[in-house]
Amino acid sequence: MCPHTLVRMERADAARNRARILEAAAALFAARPPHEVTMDDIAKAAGVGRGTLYRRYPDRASIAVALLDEHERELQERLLRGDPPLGPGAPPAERLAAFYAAMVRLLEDHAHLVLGSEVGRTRFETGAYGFWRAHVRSLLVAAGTPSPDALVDTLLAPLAPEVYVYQRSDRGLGMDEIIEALTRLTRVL
Amino acid sequence: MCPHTLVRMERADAARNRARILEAAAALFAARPPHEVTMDDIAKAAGVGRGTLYRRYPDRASIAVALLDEHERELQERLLRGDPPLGPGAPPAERLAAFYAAMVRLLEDHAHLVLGSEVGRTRFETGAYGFWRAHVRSLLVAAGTPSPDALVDTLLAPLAPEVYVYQRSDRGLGMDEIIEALTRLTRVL
DNA sequence: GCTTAAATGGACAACGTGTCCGCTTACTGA
DNA sequence: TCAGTAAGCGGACACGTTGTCCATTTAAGC
Repeated sequence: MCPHTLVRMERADAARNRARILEAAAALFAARPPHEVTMDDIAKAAGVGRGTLYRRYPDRASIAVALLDEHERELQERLLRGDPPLGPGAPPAERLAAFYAAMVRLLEDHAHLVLGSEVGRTRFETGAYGFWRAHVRSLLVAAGTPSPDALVDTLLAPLAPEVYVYQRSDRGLGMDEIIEALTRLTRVL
Repeated sequence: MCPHTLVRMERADAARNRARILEAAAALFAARPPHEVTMDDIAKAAGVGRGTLYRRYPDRASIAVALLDEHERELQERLLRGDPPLGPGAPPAERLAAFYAAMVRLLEDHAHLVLGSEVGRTRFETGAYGFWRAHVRSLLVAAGTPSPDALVDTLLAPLAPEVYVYQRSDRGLGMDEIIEALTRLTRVL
């Protein structure tokens, strides 16, 4: 682009390789559990060397985060500026229910990504978690719920990918049943 | 014990080594994050060989589970036969609140164990999770809550060790605040 | 005591990780 | 158009962990 940009531009080959890595990783993660995919597998599939891979992504988790990023951004945008009940305008309880439903749809498509990639507490360190947290917290405050700080994480906990996958696969529950149960949680407001 | 027991008794040295392993593992897990403790560390600290360790415990997770087992059993006993509101007799909502409070106390002491030991979905495969699930489900049924199957896991999700540690450490919340937030969840019944 | 089968423990091979450094390639300014 | 330069590349390497295997030891039964 503009050669006079103050921030040094990313070199063309670097950009190409990043795209290749992300594409290859997405294919591999879709095919088998992320923790069974080695960094070497990804490098091989992307047609880049080991060092190139490590330069950008120090571990599997950071690759998974990068893959999730775009999908999460879209939902974040709708929460901020979309139509009610997801966006501003509807009563807090309805917005929370809409948020739950939207998150379930996100999980249905991408839970396998974040799952197993050395999750654990990693999930909370994602920028995305902070966003969901701030959003739900603002709904709690708007609803006048007392001491929202502890309740936020409590309400966000059922959206953990492990929980969702357990409900779907091991328990054989459908998306609708899960959404219904989550919607019931909005009574705490 | 009785030499005529049909089920072959565990040999004396085997029992001694199991005790050693559990004791050593508890000390190591208390000192640093479980995922930084190698199987070799445990074997060394317990004064047994690598093979001996693997014979009984195929991985770190199974050791952590064994360590948790006794503490969980005690709570399970109190849920089944203890005094109200934890045990039978009190209304479902109060029993659920009491269960939450008891679990928080358990987490406060032992969350570090299950945390990081290759958790993820492992948690659900524990026999203990099945027990908590059955207990809460029975409370939901007793309260006449419709379609309890999806709601159970939703209500159990905030008790995930990762969530608790995040609230305590990263968010700086106290046990009381967390218990209060969980108690609020009993409104969904 | 003697037999037998379980239990032990360390050596071993295979694997994944992360780093390092010589080589290559894309930008830049003349 | 063409060097000069710095960023980017990639494979070889060393390290640490894992899980298995089997010769040896040791407890229990007769």
